[in-house]
Amino acid sequence: MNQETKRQFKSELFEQFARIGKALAAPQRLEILELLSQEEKPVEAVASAICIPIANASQHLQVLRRAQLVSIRRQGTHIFYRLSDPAVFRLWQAIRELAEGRLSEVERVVKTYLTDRTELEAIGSEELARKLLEEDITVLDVRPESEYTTAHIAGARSLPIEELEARIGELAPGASIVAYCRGPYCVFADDAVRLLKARGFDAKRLDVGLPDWMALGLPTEKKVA
Amino acid sequence: MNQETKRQFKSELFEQFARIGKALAAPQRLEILELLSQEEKPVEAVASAICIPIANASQHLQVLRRAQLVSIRRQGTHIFYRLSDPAVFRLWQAIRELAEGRLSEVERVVKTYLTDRTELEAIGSEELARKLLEEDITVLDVRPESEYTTAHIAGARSLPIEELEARIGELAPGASIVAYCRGPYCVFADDAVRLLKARGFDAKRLDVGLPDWMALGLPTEKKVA
DNA sequence: ATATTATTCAATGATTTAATTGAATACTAG
DNA sequence: CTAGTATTCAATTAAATCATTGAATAATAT
Repeated sequence: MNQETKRQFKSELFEQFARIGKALAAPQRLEILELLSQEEKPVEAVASAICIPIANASQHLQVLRRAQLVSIRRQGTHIFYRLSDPAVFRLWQAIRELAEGRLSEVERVVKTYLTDRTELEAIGSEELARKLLEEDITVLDVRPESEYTTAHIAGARSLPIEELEARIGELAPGASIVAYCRGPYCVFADDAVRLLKARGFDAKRLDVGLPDWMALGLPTEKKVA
Repeated sequence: MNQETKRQFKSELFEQFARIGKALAAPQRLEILELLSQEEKPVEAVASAICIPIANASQHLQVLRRAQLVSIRRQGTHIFYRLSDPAVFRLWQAIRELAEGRLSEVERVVKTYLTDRTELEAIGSEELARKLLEEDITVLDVRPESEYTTAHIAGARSLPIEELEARIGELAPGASIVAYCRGPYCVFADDAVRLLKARGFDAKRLDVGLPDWMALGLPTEKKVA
């Protein structure tokens, strides 16, 4: 192969690789990947979750689809979008962790908005998995119920953050609770822990979300516990 | 935190994450990451390797640097760029493998240009690592010598592809040879295997490059063997 | 069939990004 | 200090991407 052909090969090849890169180049699309890591969602749900017009969400989803990062399933008049491969979550996770580790602005933003996070005790996945075998811990999935139904930490119970205050009486007084949600930057678990501590529970948050837990191969369930 | 603040938080946060995504959105920049996975290089070397003007390479490198994917080291009048973290290689690897698995165009491009690759027998990293313990295999690093000096498979010898034909006599006749280069889409090893087989050697190519070998934690050396 | 709902399409203007060119800067060697 | 080399900067133009709007399509329910 001569130099010119070799260059043409590399150009065409890396242009393909860049299709994935381009799909990752908009904040909204990364947010969509994070959301779809929980469960498949129709366009309207995606749009409302990240606060953009529906037509806009549709277009971002199509960009992701052309890069084969998401796939669709039609059901009646709805079109459900889902990550097309677990590797897509891991790719998003790799970006998130690299940004976390190297972009000081991430830390700054987190500190600005999540001022009291340091007061909320966190626990790691491996540690929780270990403790679950020995101690009596209530694991609380505070995401919307449909996400819990799709997959949740084995043994966890569903108590969506919106209903927590109303249903807090369902929890055994003095219970040891670990709350988790969508990911390390999701505030559902933070809110839950704050409320639970105020009501006298021993509450911590899991420092990552369900997709991270799954990616570690830790035990999950698919149906209601 | 109210809805509006929460949205602002997420917007600022994902805007930061997207800095990484944007840096990955150009084919030239991915090619630069692949190149810098081998060793640090000055701007001019990057430019000539991927066939773009120096000013252009400089700008792409600065985009990568703003996203903290690469770092610099000044030495005399040269500025050496390097990956700022091994996680950057793994991120690039994740993109490459996802594209490989999901974008049929990648396969099409490879088939178009690397027509005879199927005839060239390949061997996986783990398999090679295992065989090295038992059999007498000559591992040939056919990348430029400076890349070999930076890091190479433990026990490998350097024989840059440009010098292979002239120095082929240095190899023991009938030797069992495995050649490797920069990555699965680098053609140095393909060229080497083709030449070696034509000269009667039992030659195969390693199906990945040195960075992949290193990422698996397989044994490497840093100095000349 | 018709109305309804969910989604996509197409066209527009605004913004961002990319390549190119030549000048400016920074370091080194003499 | 001067010349030479490596790199960056600044300005320009071209190209790609983005958000917005309203119309078009597709499936369903009546």
